[in-house]
Amino acid sequence: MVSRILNNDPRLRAREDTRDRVKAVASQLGYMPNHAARALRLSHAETVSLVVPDATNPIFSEMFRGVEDEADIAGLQVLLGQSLDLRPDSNLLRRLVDQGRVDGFVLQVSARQEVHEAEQAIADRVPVVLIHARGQRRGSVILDDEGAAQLATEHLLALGHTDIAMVSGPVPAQTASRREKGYARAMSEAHVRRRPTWTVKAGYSPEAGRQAARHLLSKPRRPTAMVVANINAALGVLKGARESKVSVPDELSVVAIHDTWLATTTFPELTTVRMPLYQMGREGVRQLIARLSGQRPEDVVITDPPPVLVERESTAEAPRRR
Amino acid sequence: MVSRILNNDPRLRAREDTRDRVKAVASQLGYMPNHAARALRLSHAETVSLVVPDATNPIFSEMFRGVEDEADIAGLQVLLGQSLDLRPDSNLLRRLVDQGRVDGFVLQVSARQEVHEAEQAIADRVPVVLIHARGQRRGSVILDDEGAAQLATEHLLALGHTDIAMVSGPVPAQTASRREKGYARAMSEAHVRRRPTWTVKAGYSPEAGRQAARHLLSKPRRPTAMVVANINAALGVLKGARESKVSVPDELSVVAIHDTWLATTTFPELTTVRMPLYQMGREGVRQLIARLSGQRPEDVVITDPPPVLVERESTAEAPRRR
DNA sequence: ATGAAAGCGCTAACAA
DNA sequence: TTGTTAGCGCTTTCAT
Repeated sequence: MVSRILNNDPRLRAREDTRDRVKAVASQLGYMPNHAARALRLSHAETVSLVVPDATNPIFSEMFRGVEDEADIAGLQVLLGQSLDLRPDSNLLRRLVDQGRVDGFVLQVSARQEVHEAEQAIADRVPVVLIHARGQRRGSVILDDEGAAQLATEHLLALGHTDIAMVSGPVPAQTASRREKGYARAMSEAHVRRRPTWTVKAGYSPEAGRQAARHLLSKPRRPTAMVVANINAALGVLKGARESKVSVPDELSVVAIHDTWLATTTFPELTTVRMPLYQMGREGVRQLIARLSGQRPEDVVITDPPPVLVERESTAEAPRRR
Repeated sequence: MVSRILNNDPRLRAREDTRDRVKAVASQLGYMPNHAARALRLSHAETVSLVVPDATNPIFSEMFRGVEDEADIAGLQVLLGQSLDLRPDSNLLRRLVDQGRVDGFVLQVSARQEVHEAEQAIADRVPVVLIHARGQRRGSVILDDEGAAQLATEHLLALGHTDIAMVSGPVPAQTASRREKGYARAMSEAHVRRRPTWTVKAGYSPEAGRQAARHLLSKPRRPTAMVVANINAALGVLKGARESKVSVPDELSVVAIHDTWLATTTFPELTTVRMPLYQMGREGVRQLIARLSGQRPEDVVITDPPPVLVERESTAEAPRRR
């Protein structure tokens, strides 16, 4: 009775003054429902888990906030897990489910395979919403990676560049192939020839970016611009360029996808494409909640707001042809 | 009975074969105790909360791992909170306590004041262990900041520098004053005169570091080396130096405290002092658990392992006197 | 329209 | 040494 009033049960018929009286007393007593008792009675944990490869990657910052905000609205707790910490043998995720500690997952798989196994193990027990990747027959939310890469490439094209390389992600990453597609699209729409050897599968780490840059800059014919699929890799590209004695942006323009605080710490500051990571986090939880109440999995693409170019110092007009 | 066997209650006398039988059946059934029921019965959440100013600061990475590892051993869940997200009016922390969702906090206060209020509100309801700062009459764990700064300074001294500046932290940060002390100690032990204007209170952000560097490098008499109290600020110092057309390490050596993956992404790579952040995280939880079982607050300094100098490319021998 | 009571899964106290 | 049971605080069904 009291419980239903406090939880604003719409199906309950109660006199207005009773409602008020109950609520008044409750707030006077500073009443707060005990979480464990609720969880036990309702047999759900009111907790969701966000699992990302590395929680301290600034790219996750915004997404994490989105997840937290949306969860907070629904009165859900969020447990942060790092998938890189998951040993193949440690079925941490499974244990969480078995103990009834979490109701579902928002999961970003890393390039490593192990997580997929963990995912398998939990997927038929509780709902899982995939982030940054489509799965088979489960919910997912991804960004407009293709549009972002296209935007980045068009920016370089507009500056007069035609010798544009792409430093892409690792092979298993779906984001990588979508971003490659956006790059390719922009190039062909501008009728600019694309050299196959100028698209290099690197990785999303500074070291991978550095090696890719050095590789591309060691060729007899150098690109004058690079679209880098990930800002952390771009940090490495900047470094590789410097080591190759190539000046950014005078001799080489660099645009990266994702905009974090690191973009303004470099010299020159990085031109980037900002992605709606916050919204992705919110949508992930929203969808998980929907699944929890019985709805079917959806695959959504966040298009609002769209990717936006943040012009800084690492891009400039194409150098004159020698 | 069964419960006590599974929880390995040492005070229980039971026949060996009964124990085995119970355990065998339990594992065969894949039995896992329900978390909510335990929490309700035991009236504690088996959850601790780690609150840091900004969870995506790489400096917290290791500490977070330490917290997770120690919590995992004790079967505790960890809830990550960001104190920067805490609006003064939002008593999120308080709500967590009122709902019985967390048993205690490992709390790193930011320079901002608000958190202290939040802290006040929760401190007499559940135990709080402070990180990076001493509090009055509550547990705390800090690092050997003085030793770290001294080590950094001695490294510069050993390279022949005498014109050494200190880019310190914001005034309210206890870490800042401890690090200043270490710098001062190294200087006076080496009988090197310390200019008061060369110790500048900046902040732990790249922008603060950049401004401090530009300020110091705009003086008629420039330092040839800087001890930077925080690696993120050091990112800005590197940038400020470049903007001031001062070459690192040829004209200016830079050492920073804390060693994160960012240290190798810069050009030149940063020489740093690595701090035992992982151990600090573990100790924080260990102490919180002790408090939960009734022990009194302690103030501990992590000295094992000690701070260690990681020499990279941003420090070099002092330039010859003009 | 409101009050009473059962029961979620566990642990600890008590009986046998 | 082992089995039985009350009760943690909540929600929800069933009486009133």
